[in-house]
Amino acid sequence: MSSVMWFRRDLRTLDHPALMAAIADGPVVPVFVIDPRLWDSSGDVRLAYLCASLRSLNESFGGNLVIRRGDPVEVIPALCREAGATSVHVSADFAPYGMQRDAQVEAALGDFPLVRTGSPYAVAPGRVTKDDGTAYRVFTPFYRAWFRHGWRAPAEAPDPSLSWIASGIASDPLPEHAPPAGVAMPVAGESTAWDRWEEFRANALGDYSEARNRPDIDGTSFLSHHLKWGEIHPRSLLADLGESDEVYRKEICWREFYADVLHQAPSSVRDSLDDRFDRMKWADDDAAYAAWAEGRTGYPFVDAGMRQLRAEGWMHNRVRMVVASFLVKDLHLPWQRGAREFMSWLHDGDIASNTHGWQWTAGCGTDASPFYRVFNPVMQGLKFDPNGDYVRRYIPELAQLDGARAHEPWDQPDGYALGYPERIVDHKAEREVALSDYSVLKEMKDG
DNA sequence: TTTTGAGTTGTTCGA
DNA sequence: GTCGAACAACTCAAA
Repeated sequence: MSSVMWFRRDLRTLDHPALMAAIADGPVVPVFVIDPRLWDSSGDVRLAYLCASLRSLNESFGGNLVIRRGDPVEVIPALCREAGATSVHVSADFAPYGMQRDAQVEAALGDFPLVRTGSPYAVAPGRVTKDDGTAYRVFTPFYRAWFRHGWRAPAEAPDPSLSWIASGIASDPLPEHAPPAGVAMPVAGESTAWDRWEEFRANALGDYSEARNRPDIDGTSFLSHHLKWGEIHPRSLLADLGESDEVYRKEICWREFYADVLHQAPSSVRDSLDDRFDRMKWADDDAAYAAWAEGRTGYPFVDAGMRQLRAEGWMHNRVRMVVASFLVKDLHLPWQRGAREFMSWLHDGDIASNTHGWQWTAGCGTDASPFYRVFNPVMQGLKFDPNGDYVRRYIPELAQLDGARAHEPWDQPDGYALGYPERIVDHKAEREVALSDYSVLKEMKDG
């Protein structure tokens, strides 16, 4: 008798309730399924990271991680029969595709149970509701209710001996996927995640509330990719936080809030929560889009962000908001195009956080920002990158502009000496256009 | 049911 | 340069 532990977004061994449940069912066959429907639509950066994480997980299992390529609906039942397993264990998936896939696999398994234990969240989506049972749409009350609800203590660690791992099950080779040329990838894996967390707690957590907004310094936790792939669980982080770490706890809660929002409105992965936005007339300018995506809008803070995305597969959160605002409110392109661009480049690309981060910026999501809140890309740069270090790090054409001068090349006599592009739009004018576009929304009825 | 207070992340303008 | 008000009205949550 043995059990199958099907890993998806939980590539770790510690604080893993589903793994503990699998171990309780007998020798564990750890498996990762390369599902072409997810795999073939993921960006190269995310796949490269995933492959590295799988290598790390395989080492944790003494080389016994089983890899299978194919539709999980066929692969998982077949593996059960082959290994003589009596149950399949997973961490519950609450994203639209994952829920549908799991329901189909469950049906295909017939009498073998698909056991869901835990999830990628401290509080599973759907568990925090208002008194009338409906879902929250505003963050702050969600946060209060989420905190009141609380979460379990971290799960105990499995016995360090490897005797609970089934071996000798045939496996496809570990997948390999090279990142795009020149992309600097972070080191994947569970132990790296814990090292990073300890370093952040020791050195940066105390300054987090201020430093997190500064892309020119390392003020964030850099845990997003580890959380995305479940190399560390948010519950593990929460257990280490104290009273004074409210701001960081709220950031963890934002991730849970957006998972909850997507869970209760799966179509919002595509459609604006406020559907008036999808009935608005949006621009369709491929040249402007390309300039944005390739980091040559002529606005240094925006371009630095987009170039960081392509250089590192990651972008600082403050800058994500600024480039998103620029796409939607200065270029008048629909948020869905930007969300897709992000997902194709981010190594931490998470469908819920990405989708609803974009919807928030566009003003069509939860907690919609007032329509008149339009980020000024120059002012944001001056405020959060006061010495220009961030923009110069990613834009060599601005190397000759010292200090904050790098944010306003148009005001410098030598601003374009190294070939930096001129601004493709006038922010002040486009802001007015956005405000006028948005005022049209008021005339539209919900539908 | 009605009422009341509040809502991540901003910018501009005029004093 | 700094500061407060204005920028719309609406929806949400809870009393």
